[in-house]
Amino acid sequence: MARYLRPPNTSLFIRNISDESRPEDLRREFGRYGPVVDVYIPLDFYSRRPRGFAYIQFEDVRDAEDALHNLDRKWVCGRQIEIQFAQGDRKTPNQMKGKEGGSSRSSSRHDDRDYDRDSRRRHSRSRSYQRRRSRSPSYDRRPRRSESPRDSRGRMYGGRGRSRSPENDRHRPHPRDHRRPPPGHSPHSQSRSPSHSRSRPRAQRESRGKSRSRSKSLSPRGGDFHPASGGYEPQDDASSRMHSRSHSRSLSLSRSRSRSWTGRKSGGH
DNA sequence: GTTGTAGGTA
Repeated sequence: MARYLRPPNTSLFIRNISDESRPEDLRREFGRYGPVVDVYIPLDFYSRRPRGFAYIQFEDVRDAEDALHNLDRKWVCGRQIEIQFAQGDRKTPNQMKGKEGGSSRSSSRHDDRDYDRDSRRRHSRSRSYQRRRSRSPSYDRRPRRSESPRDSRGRMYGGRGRSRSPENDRHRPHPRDHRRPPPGHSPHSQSRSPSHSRSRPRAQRESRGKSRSRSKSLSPRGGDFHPASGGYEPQDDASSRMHSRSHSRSLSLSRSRSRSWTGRKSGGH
């Protein structure tokens, strides 16, 4: 087949590069092992931010090999880079356009190439960056039951790794056993944890100063009316009422903001 | 939009 005619892969795939890394930096580093044809650091198409990896194409595959063996796991720009041989060809714009359908990161990329799945699956999340930090001894006492393997649902790269059939969907946990209500379940999407929202008269009072400040900030007209200005102290009842109003206003404002979210960086120029 | 990634929207 024509496979033999295909030149060896002279491109290296470098990942975990620092955001500060610039193509010239990489070129300087990798160029020591041979002439570098091209250095490319993919950016997020929307945010234009570096995605943390780069491609470096050498003129000679031997140089690429040399660079790989010499620079792999080396610290560049404060990050330990990992180098692999690039697989496949660079993505064509045609394929890139397909990403418009989804978010920049959540977009699923289904490549027809086998290497994609295979290779990436191998890497998986085996990385031990999930170091267990003692957050609380109490948590450690949780009853450990046999972990079901399927419970460890790993988010696929494409974001859609779950191909569960409707039957499986019916096999949901007992509805009455809603031990953990999902966030946002409550119509009032309060960002504060509910436990703290519990009546805390003391803290509430103390935080009144802050609350006032916030209320002032949230006040649409910006009028600063001091409740204690006229020697009129809000009683618990009034405080509660005010709090309620504030809460309501906060919600309203929140919604308003949500709606009128600019969402655009509005380039300064 | 603040994550850790297989690519330039020729």
